Amino acid sequence: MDQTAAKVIEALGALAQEHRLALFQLLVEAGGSGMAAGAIAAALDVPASSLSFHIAHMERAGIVQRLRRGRSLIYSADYGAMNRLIAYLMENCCNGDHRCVDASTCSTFEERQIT
Amino acid sequence: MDQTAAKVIEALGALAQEHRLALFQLLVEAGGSGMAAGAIAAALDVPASSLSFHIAHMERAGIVQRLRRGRSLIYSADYGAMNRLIAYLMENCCNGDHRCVDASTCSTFEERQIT
DNA sequence: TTGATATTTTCATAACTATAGAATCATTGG
DNA sequence: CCAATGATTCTATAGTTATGAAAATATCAA
Repeated sequence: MDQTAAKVIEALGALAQEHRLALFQLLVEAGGSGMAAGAIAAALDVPASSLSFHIAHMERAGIVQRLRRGRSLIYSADYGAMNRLIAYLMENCCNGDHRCVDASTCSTFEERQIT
Repeated sequence: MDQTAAKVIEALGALAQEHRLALFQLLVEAGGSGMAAGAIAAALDVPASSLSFHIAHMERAGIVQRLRRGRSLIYSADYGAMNRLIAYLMENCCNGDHRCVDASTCSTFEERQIT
């Protein structure tokens, strides 16, 4: 297995869990300013130690970033990592075949970007 | 958790493993005619029972399909499932933010489709 | 039918992942 | 310095996933 595939597997695994997928979505909504660990735990209704376990998993996989502000650790989504993950899936798991990702998926998305 | 998220988690989990990611890529390369279980096991150098375990996982997740031809079971990639997975990631994990999936990811892909 | 072939299912085991309370560490305000 | 706050790490336990040999199932050809 090449190293790129290994990273992709880590990222997929990091998203393939109920709390972690919800957490990533939450961070995307929160945007660039991110969210403190405690606020995340409250929003997801998960004990602090469990949240810490899951978010460490995601950090290892490189899909979230953290920085400290005072006593709080602020987490935010790593958009670049998600970009690379989606690009990989498109190129390696779809083979450029329109049956996989059809035009509407991309064009709808591009329209939304322009707007 | 809504039912869509549950399906997405299943699909992500089905791809988040060395043999299974390689297997999906193999099926995409193989195209619409698919591949027999034995040929897949040989290509991936995995014992038949292990292959069967992994591919059953993928079938449960709805990312591969199978049909019987004589003694062989022919598996093929479900492009629609991959399309829906990618669309979900774009919409729910990127929030239409260009920092996530930038134009080049989509436009490169669309050029390749037209070619 | 019988034997060969293709594949799955069963089984035991090892490895990994999730959960959450308790202990610990880091930072700040008084 | 000390207490309070925000968060992680430790620990134990339960649950899930991966592995591969052996047994069972399905199909075909002679």
